[in-house]
Amino acid sequence: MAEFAALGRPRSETARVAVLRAVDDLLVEIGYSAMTMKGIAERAGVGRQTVYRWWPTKAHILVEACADDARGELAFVVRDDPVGAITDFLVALTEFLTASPAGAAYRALLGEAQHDAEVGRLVAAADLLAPPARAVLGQVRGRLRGVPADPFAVAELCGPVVLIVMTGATPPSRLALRAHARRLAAAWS
Amino acid sequence: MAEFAALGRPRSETARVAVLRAVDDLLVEIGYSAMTMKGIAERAGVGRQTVYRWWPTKAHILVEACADDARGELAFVVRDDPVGAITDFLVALTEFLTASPAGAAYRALLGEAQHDAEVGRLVAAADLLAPPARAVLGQVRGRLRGVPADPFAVAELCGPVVLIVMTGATPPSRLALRAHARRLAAAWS
Amino acid sequence: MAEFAALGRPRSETARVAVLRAVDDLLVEIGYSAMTMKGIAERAGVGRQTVYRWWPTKAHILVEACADDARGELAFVVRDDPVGAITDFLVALTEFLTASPAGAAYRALLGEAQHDAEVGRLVAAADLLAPPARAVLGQVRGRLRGVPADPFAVAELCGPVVLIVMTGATPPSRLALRAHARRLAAAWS
Amino acid sequence: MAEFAALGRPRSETARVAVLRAVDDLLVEIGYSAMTMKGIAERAGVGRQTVYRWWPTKAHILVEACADDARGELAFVVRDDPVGAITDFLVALTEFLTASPAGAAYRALLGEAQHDAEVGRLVAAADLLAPPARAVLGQVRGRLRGVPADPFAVAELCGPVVLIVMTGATPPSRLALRAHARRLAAAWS
DNA sequence: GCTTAAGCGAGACGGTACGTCTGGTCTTACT
DNA sequence: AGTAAGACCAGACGTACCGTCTCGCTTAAGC
Repeated sequence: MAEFAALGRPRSETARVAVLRAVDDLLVEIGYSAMTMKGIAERAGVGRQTVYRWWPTKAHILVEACADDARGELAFVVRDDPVGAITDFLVALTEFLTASPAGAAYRALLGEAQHDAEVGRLVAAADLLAPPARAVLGQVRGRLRGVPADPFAVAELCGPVVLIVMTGATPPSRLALRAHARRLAAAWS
Repeated sequence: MAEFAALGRPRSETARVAVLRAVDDLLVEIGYSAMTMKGIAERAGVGRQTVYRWWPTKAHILVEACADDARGELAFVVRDDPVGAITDFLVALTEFLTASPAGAAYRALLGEAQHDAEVGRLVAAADLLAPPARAVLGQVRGRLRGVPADPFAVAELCGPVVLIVMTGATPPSRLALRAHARRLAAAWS
Repeated sequence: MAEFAALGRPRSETARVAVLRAVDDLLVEIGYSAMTMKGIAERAGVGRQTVYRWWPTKAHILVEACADDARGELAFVVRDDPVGAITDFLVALTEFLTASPAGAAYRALLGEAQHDAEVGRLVAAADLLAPPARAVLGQVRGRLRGVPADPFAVAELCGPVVLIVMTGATPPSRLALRAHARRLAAAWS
Repeated sequence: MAEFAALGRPRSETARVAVLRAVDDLLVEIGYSAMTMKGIAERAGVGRQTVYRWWPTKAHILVEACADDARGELAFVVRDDPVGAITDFLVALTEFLTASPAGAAYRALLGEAQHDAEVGRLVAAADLLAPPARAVLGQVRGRLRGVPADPFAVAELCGPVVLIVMTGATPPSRLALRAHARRLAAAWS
């Protein structure tokens, strides 16, 4: 089966990786709003046009840069105890949002989504939070019969922690998260 | 009782109101990120320096412009039934976040807070969500003995709705919110 | 015999002197173009409006500030020898233009006159160079019968030195000026 | 023979010419002091940065814009008669300073040089007046043995006319200039 | 081995917002 | 009515980034 002929010089993998790497670094070093397309290109040692050719905005680069990391960091381990499983996930989520570069990227993107509907769609499509959350919910659903249907299931699980982190409060301790997990289990039993 | 002598020309109330009004309008018309200090000044018919004299960033103006509105729109009516009270609040919150100009401002500010720590502090200080939420929680606490302490009480109440709205999902119906309220009541009983 | 009654508060001599003084200082310290009405007012410890009330531009202040000084520094001593008299005047003129604050003011004003016709008229009206020059020419006219009529007399006397100084060449020595004076005397004999 | 590789997009000749042209026009239309870098860029249909990239101040643009014109307008024709040659040059100089756009530029630059030493050096380096003057002096030196050495030769030739023009007096007639030329010839014979 | 075609780094282009500065004007209370 | 203070509207300053463009060069595939 014939592929489309690849005319001209093929895309440089070196450049692609350098840009993603530069975005990761810059996000940590100077923050989302101080990050510019110009700065990214320079940091990556790449022409400006090369960045614009493959990504229309810094949000798009950021999504590509952090999607894999995000999913990895929220992966969960099987746990027999529902409250324990929920607690583990919430701790991982808190850690992710407050301490991980990928989490910082996610917060920045969710923030930008409030300013720019296009970024909103992008973040919604990337769907970084829901899959890991649904994995936990699926595991728990055997023991807890009242787990709600999808929009609310994920929201009830993640929403409180996300709100706490985004409003800048001190991140909750494992103890507090365990108590929260117990209340969720009660609500869903 | 002696007042401090007012040296020089006093601040123009006209200019102050014109700027707040312009920010309100522009947020609705062109959105947060397209809004510029230059544009605000021009729309308000005010010198650029006058804007900078009183507010360092557009986020500061927005906080001043929407704080009062926000509090008003989330004010709640006393309700005997806990689930009903929670439902009413959640409906008002959803309405606020998705349909009101002040809510749009709040979302923009919460978004900007993820990019700029200074704005984060500002939004935290303005504390727009917590007081109305605490009012509901206070009323409900008589019937429900398990309402948690403060960081989580507000977060469990508002977090799921805020997350749903911020991720761009279709806003929940009153029915879905009532079911969510019932689960909250169960968790807190 | 009755004067017109001076209604209201009389003009503050303190303020007037402070402004003139400030202009003198600032010209030396930061130069003409860096000098602003705002800066003058602040340096003089005077309200901005007070400056604008009495002088429309910094050029007007400068003329008032340096006119007396200028005339003083170019005053000449009677001298029997025509070449000596001319030489003395040219040395004084060179000194004035290159080393004196009043001379710096004169150069700045003559410069500004090339940009702004209103300042041109002002400088022409102040007529700082011509009277001292005419004094020398008057004294010399007894011995030299060919001294030309007015526009050219002053111009031939002062023009070469002024041009040399304004084009930034190294100021001429007394010897060179004496030779120049001898040529002038030859031309006018 | 290898040239240096031209990295990046080459400078736009169109933009360069448009700016020089805009400066020429604006000087005539609104004068030196009303001319702004912003206005020049807009008039030239050029980005502001493009102007700043190649010229630090409007004085630098003006020098580049008028240097060639200036030299052309002061070019002289060979003349056997020394007084006639000097007269011709003085008439051309007067014409240049009072009626030509390039002359207006020269006056503005000489004026600005009194405010800003950097512009002073620039104007001195451009050296617009001296070469044509020296051409005349060279021609005349055969007949007149007393023509002085360089700083004064040019100054005695041009200074009186320049001073008359810069102080805003009515420009001298050809008759007056011829008389002045005769006195110069006498001084230098 | 030559042609064709697209990607590459570099950097200038026309725009425009930034935050600061000054220009002039005005509005206070005080003298 | 003049004064110092200082806010007002207006707009230029020089810088930074936007997204586009034009260079010469590189790197492939197809002839």
